[in-house]
Amino acid sequence: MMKFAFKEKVDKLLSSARLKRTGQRKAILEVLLKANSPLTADEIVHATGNTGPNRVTIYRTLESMAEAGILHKAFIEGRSRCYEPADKCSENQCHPHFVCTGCGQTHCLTDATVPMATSMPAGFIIKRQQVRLEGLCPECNMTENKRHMHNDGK
Amino acid sequence: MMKFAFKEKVDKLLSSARLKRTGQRKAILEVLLKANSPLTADEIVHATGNTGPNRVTIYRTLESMAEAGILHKAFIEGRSRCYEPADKCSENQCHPHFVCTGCGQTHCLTDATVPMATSMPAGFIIKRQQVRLEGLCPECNMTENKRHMHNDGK
DNA sequence: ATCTAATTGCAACTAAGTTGCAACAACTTC
DNA sequence: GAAGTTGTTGCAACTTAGTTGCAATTAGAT
Repeated sequence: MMKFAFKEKVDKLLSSARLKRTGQRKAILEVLLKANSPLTADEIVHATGNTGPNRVTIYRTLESMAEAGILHKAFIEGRSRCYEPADKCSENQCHPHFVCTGCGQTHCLTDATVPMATSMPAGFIIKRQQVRLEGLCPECNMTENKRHMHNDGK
Repeated sequence: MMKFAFKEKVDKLLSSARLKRTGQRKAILEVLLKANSPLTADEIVHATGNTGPNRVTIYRTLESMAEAGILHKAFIEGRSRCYEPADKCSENQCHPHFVCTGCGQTHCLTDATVPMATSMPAGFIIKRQQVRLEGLCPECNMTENKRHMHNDGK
């Protein structure tokens, strides 16, 4: 059932961040933990519906959770900011995000490893590194290949 | 003097992008080429002054130049989009951007090398990679060190 | 049970970017 | 080199994303 453990996880995250465990915050965190890619404030507004927290609360909550370190701002192009839970990120590097140029979807590559940058100019101390990858996701890549086979056959 | 060569470079860039060589576009490109970090539309508005192109023109120009490939959108956290010339980027990777957590400044690390990501999940085809680094720039790092020496001395 | 400081929601606001449209200017053609 | 055509520009009005002040509320402390 796992439900119990999940709610507990949400509670633990909030108290570890020294944030009051309000219904609104729990709702927001739950949505983010269940999502499989970073979300914008607006997406959370829709996910929580009209019984959910107010827009402003969502903006403020995301900001305070990011400040407390339990959320990260994802490094993705787009008009609006995206947030995601900070687990699945190592100390010095968030997992890379892959944006498909075919379908536009963002995938969290939690298993991919990217070596840390080396050969920095003198004096620069790197604390964190974020990587954004662009290309074709498995589905779009497959479609591309089929298209080519067709054209070649003619 | 180099001035002549510079103007010529601007012209060449525009015609390579098949964009009309208007005064406005030249002004915008010149500002970007002279800058040593990515700029927002607003920064270009100020750099070009009130004799410069209209805000809307700047937004549109940045977008069309990015589409044509002579500018890149830089992936930096912040409310507004940043653009920079596409030279100093290799085919499959823009140079990394370093954001100092001390002073907030962004530095283009045109000389730093970051290895391309490896060990991707099956099926993902990477075309480009962008890296954002966070840490302390040489100046801020120096200040930090001095502060520590003081505290340790007590 | 009471208290207090953090949190929330509302309304009004700022910042960043977009769109429709008429005037204009760069490049083409004659 | 004048005339035409199509891309470009500026204005005004608008949308989208996020912020702020403030009064009402509530989680957690006492």
